This record gives sequence, C-alpha cells and structure tokens, in this order.
Amino acid sequence: MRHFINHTEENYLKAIFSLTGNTEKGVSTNSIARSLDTKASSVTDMMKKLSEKGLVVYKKYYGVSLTPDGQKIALATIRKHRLWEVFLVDKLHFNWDEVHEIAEQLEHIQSPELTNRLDDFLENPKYDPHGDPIPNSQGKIEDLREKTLLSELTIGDTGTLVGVSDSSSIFLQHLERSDLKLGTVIEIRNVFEFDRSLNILVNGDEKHISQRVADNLIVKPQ
Amino acid sequence: MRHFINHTEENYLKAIFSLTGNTEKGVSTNSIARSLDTKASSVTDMMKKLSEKGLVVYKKYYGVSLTPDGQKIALATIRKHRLWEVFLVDKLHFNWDEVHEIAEQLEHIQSPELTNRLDDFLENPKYDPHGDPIPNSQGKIEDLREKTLLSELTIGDTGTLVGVSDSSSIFLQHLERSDLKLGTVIEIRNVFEFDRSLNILVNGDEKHISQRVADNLIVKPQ
DNA sequence: ATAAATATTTAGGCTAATCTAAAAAATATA
DNA sequence: TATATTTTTTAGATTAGCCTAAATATTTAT
Repeated sequence: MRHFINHTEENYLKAIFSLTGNTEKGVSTNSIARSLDTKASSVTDMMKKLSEKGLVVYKKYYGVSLTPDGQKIALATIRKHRLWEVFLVDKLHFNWDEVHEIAEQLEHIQSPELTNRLDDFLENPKYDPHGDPIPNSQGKIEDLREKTLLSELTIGDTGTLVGVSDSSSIFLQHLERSDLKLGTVIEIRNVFEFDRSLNILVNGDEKHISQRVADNLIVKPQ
Repeated sequence: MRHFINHTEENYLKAIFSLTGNTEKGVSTNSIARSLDTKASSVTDMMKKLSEKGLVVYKKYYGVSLTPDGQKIALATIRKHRLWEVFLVDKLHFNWDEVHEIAEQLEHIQSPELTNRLDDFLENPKYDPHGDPIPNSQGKIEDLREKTLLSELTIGDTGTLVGVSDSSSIFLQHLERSDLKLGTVIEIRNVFEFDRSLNILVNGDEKHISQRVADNLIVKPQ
C-alpha cells in the first residue's frame, strides 16, 4: 500500500529520526515541537496521522518512534538533503554555510530517479559538505570512519577535521574565520582547565578556541 | 513591500501568463481552471487574493491580466522551470520527454542566488530542451530566431527543427520515433490536400506525418 | 429583443495544518 | 503519599485552497 508523503510529513519524520539518535526510547512531543518550531498540540495531531499511516509508533503520553517504513522515508529525505548540499557546494560553488536552507527545499522534490541520477552525477559522494554521511539508495548509512570530538583529545594529539555537529551558518562562519575546514589538520597544544578551552595548531598558526567550539568538531585522530 | 509567493500562487501566475500569449484582453476564469485542472470557483477565490496582492488585475466577469509584478513572478518561475530542464537533460541525461514533471517541482525552489548560479553552471543557455527561450535574470525573453510552424512551409521548403509547441511526453516520444529532435533538418516533399498531412525528408528518409504533428513543430526556415 | 445557453460568482462546506486555552496525565518535590 | 509542576492531550478556532450547488451575469441564437 503506497502512501503519499508530503513536505510536512517528511519534515516530521526527519525530526523524529534525528532526535532518536542511538537511543531506544520514544521521542517526546515537546522535543519534536521544539525542533520543528511548532506547538506540542500540533505534534500530537500529526503523530495520530503518521501513526495511522504506519510511519510511527505512537502511544499517548509515551513519545513516538519510527516504524521501518517511517525510517526509510526519513533516510531518503536525509539522502536527498545531503546530495543536494554536495551539488550546491561542489557544482554551484556555494559556501558550506549557505546551503542548508536551499537543501531544506530541494530535499522534498519527489523523484527517486532524479535522486539516483544526481548521486551518479556527483560521483556517488559518501559525505556532505559538513562531513555527514550520505545514506545510499537503500537508505543505509555506511560510515566506517574512526572519529571523536575534538574536545575528547588531549595535549599533543592530532586529528583531521572530518565533520561538524552543528551546521548552522553562524557556527560555520565562525570556523572559517579560524581557518577551519573539512580536511584541516589540528594539533592540540594546550587545554585550559578553567573553561576547557584549548589552544590548537592549524596550518602552522596557534589559535585559541572555546570548549563550545571543540564540542562541535568531529575529528579523525592520527 | 515584499510579498511571499507560494507554490500555488506561482502556478496561477504562470498559467495566466501562458494563456495571455500576445493578446490584449484578460484571461477567462474557465480557461485558467482548465489549465490548472481545478474549478472556476477556486479560480475566482484565488483571483481575489492575487488581486489584493497586486499581482493581477481582476474585474468581476471580465477576466484577469497580470500586473508588472505578477508578470515578473511568472517569468521568474518560467526561467527556473526551463533552467532546471536544461540541467536535467544536459547534466543528468534525462530524455526531453521526462523532465517536465520534475521541473514543475523544481521551479518552485525559492532562491534567486541558486537560479543565477545554476544559469552560470549551465553556461547561460538561451533555450530549454524543447526549444523554448529562457528568460534572463531580469525576466526578459530575447528570442531573435526567425521561426514558423512546419505546417506553414510548402513543397520544396527546408527548415531546422528549433522547437515544439506541445511538450507532452506522448508527443515528444512520438517525435523520437520519427527521428525528430531539435536541430534536425526537415524538407517538405509533399503536402496532401485531403488531410493536410505531409511527406518530409529527415536524415535521408522520407516519412509521413499528420497535420497535427506539423502544427506542433517550430522550424527555422532555410 | 427576447430566450436559451454559457460563463462566472457567491454561499456554504470540507480538509490539512496550525494555533490557544483548558483538561488530563505523568513526573518531581515536599 | 500528597501536592505541585511539567508535559501532553483535547477542544474549539483559524486559514488556505479546494469543492458543489445555486444564483447571477454575459453571450449567443432565434
């Protein structure tokens, strides 16, 4: 039984997917509302609808989780989003901090054929411009990279920046000003106990970054 | 005063634009309804709305026409549609009969920057895969080609196929089967008075086509 | 010029997605 | 454990876009 999924439903499914993370238990109504900038009562309404469509498991007062079908749609949407981001950066030369809003629109274009051809055109990229892995056409995410947060490293350690946990343009622009891009090699020179801020060596220059920043940098240790 | 224009409104404006053609007078409610596959009463509702937004001139019972603002939006939408069609055919290798539906979705993506960068990426094409001219970023259509319908030519005349009046996939697939693509040179060998059907020479082969087909082929005479 | 046919608008409803405010359930606290 | 706080759901409205059926205006035909 084929369901037609719209824009709005895709956004709800995507939000539930990312809020679920690795945890087992259901996602709260409030957290979904916060993440989609809407009200809890609207979320409740939508959960009833998605539940009837068999895309989420919803029990009153107990939060929601995705069914396999719901997960498939969420992953397909994420796949589209990330592929379009690659297109925007690699082909149209947008900066990595400019692509999110546009990809939010493009991710809702319905045409599996388009998505797969785009994937081929881009030469089947494995990661988007923020280092997030791109699900394959089966919806599977294969991310074999060894990675940790920069804030987990200690003095003397070196890592290559392979991703960011926060893709907001304000954060990405902040990184640019510190010369930090994907692929940049970072060495920890000092960690200050007081506020957990750090001195790092980037392209031969020593810089000072806050814990907040270090917490959002994903690195491959060397 | 910046107005937010959505998907639906863009479709109405586009429909009015193409129904207007070169004529002076307003477009009828019924024709808009037919072209958008909706009801006349829905059109009336929308005309009131668009009229309040200053995008159409609407007087009860007298049909509608676009204001300069409305025309600008219609042309911007057409520009996006045609650029995306070029992308789909030239870069993703879709056939010219497969791109319309997808472009109908892509044309609503809101980002002037995206449109202009796409234009540059495609090397500023002047025509889409069906030979329709692409408005520039100012919304101006510059089509200096001398052209007529194939059905206007007479025996012995030769023309190059530069466009089609009907972009439906059924028609385009029909053309493919007769070896007719943009750029194909066509010579009129015979016109049959009875049904205005014709014999044409295409790539050294003589073919027979109906008047209906000839009426939808736009050629540059030689 | 009048009647018939056609086109358009109005009136009143429907659905999806949202909202606010009130009610109910779950959780935290004393 | 009883009460207070927080979270979630329900109830009832709202808006956009659409619909049908009825009313009205325009156009065509006699």
